[in-house]
Amino acid sequence: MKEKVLLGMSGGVDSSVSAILLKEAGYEVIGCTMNLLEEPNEETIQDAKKVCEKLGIEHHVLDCRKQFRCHVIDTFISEYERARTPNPCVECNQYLKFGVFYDKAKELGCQYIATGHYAKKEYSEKYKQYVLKKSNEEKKDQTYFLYTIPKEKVQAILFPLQDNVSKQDTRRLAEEYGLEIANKKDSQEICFIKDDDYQRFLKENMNEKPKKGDIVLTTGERLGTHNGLINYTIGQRKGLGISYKEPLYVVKLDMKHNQVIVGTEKELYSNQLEAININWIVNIENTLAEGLECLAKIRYRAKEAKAKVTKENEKIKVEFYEPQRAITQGQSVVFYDEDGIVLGGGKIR
RNA sequence: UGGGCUGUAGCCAAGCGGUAAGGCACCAGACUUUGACUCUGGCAUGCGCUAGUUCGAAUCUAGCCAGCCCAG
Repeated sequence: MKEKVLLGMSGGVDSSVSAILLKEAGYEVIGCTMNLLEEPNEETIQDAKKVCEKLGIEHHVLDCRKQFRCHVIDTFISEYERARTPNPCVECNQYLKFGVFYDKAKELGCQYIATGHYAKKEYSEKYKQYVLKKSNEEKKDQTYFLYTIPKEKVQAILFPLQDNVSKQDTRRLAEEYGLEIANKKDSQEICFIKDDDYQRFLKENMNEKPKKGDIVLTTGERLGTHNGLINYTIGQRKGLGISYKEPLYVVKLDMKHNQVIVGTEKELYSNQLEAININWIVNIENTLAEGLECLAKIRYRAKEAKAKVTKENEKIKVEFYEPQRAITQGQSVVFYDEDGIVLGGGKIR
């Protein structure tokens, strides 16, 4: 009896090649495309369907619009309303891909779910459990978005691309199999904002209209006017419309005074942060009392840095050995060990 | 009204007789499953205006205009 896998298929190269690899590995593969948007993207569904036909596997469409709206889009908006900078992909993985989708797999009697993420799942002798680990393809590694996966689900996840060397190899494989989507562009930007203009999206969907306010230097000097705090994030340089003898970056968003505080690059650095909504994938919570030494990553595509993590009630405190640039509320901090195993992570406050 | 100082791109600013540095902002592209950062490229036929000296002026001279400061 073949083992059954439910594979999330976006119609892109990565998930399509994943289907091939799973099938070759001897699994019974069921392709499933999640319909997340109110105005469904027919093209992605059709692309996925075509790939499945070609490979002779079943294909389902799973309607997730409601859950996506409530867990991803609404959260995205409300976080911005609180002057934080959310990362919708983190929520989407937590609630949709490893929530709704996982449940669907169980319902269909699948032992595994699979996605086209660049990440590894393996059994760790060190921790005596299944763990998530950084992809060999460091530049494409997506574990930063995956730290919210509940530890008991890790065992049931397959990342078919995990032994592939590179994105290039993935594309080459797609070509070898004659998949039309072999050269489809990588997805990027926020999937539910079709014109990529998140500021417009927020203006149209927020309860309150963004209010103009002052752009103020850390010294107190007023430099200009901003168009509403939602348009800014910590570390931002472009689009401030203010001139100064050196580059200025957003250092702080002050909701109370409705001010954007700007400062020089030096002022962006800080060596500690607090995080909430923690998820530990590896059982190391007992070591937190005396402080956990690990590597912490404060944003996607930032390099991880040595840090010490301690627990304070429901929060955790992270102290870095080297100051980090532009630590931003709403983004995630993800912890790794020296082997690239994901220990856990949380939301920066 | 006298005296002094200053006027170079949207902003800051170098240059001080040899044919307009640089930074900020802005624009375009690259990178990117978030927002950012970063990188690459673009951006003054002209230096407050007008005359003059000179082979040659943003640079020297004169007048004018504007702004700032000090005195009344």
